[in-house]
Amino acid sequence: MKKELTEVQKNILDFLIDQIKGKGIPPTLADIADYFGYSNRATVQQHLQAIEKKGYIKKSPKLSRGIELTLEDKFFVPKPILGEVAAGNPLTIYPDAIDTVKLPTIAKMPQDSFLLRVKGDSLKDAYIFSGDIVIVNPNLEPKNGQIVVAVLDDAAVVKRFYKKKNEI
Amino acid sequence: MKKELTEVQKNILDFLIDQIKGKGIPPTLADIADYFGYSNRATVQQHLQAIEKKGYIKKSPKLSRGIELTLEDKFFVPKPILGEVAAGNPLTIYPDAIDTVKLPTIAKMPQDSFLLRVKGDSLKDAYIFSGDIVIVNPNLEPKNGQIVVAVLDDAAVVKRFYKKKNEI
DNA sequence: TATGTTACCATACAGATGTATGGTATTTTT
DNA sequence: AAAAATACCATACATCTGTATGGTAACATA
Repeated sequence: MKKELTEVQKNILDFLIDQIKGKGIPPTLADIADYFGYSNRATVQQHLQAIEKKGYIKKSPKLSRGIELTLEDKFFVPKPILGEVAAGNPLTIYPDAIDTVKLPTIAKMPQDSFLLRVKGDSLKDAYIFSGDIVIVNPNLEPKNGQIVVAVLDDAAVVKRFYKKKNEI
Repeated sequence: MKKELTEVQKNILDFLIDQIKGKGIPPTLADIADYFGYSNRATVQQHLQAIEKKGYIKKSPKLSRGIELTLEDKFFVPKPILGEVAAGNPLTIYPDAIDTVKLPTIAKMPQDSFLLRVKGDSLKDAYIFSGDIVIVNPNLEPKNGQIVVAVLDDAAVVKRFYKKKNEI
């Protein structure tokens, strides 16, 4: 039923996921065309039709931004891990991604947020263990000096998903 | 600076919050007009202008669904608590709300989700204590027999926000 | 009484948006 | 070699969407 996506189609789908999960609101055809440098919305339209045909999205006809992901809870998006935190200590950000996780799309990633891997057990009281992947959103409530982190135990085995505000 | 909202304006703002937080995507003027039975989008437009003037929302001109809440992290929405759970045991749902919490708008409430108060300490290993408020989403991953809950310690004092999938 | 606010309506319009149709070029498959 | 799929383009169009303008009615305030 579901065929493989082509490279271009996959890029568009990634953009869709990025926008919907990150920004919260699906893009218009013009948005997508702009992003990929298409001079024409019809091109995007045809790609969306192809992607829909392959079962990855669903479109509500005639509705602006009427794109839905049909992948909820079935799909894992690879995301780069940008650095490591020795929990409690200052964090180290590497210029390049050091690793990659398949992140379930359930985990809404606000834009500008990034992933870090936790080192050390100094936060285990807060249920954050060494090796856990942490989602950090630098935008949320920076005034209060708080960081919002979400801890995701590896993959589908453990299936736990914490979201937590933490004092520095 | 910020004046009080009128009854109608407050209803519209509630609808906006409901859509944006619950459905994830802001409504169009037509959507709002439909919902409130207005035969005209201009009416909605004027209300939105009034609401914006009073500082509760921000609109991106000319953009479809370009409504943003300016209340993020500053605003607490009162939500009814529908029942209680003796953690681990079958839950009791009351016909009427038994209480109300001021819920920070950060806590995204998927549509159809509801609030329960936890009784008993049988889940304290999972960091859920008696008196905590739990957000239950009956739609998410029902196939796996899982419930997604988010634990919110009371109000602004503790400022912790867990979001967690739990096996029944 | 005059003025302002609130809450609707109707009409009109420019630009955004999704869609349809047809065309060209390249690559892949049969 | 022929057919199909892919990846773009251009043009056209109906509807959606936000916006502007003006009007009516109720009500409170000055």
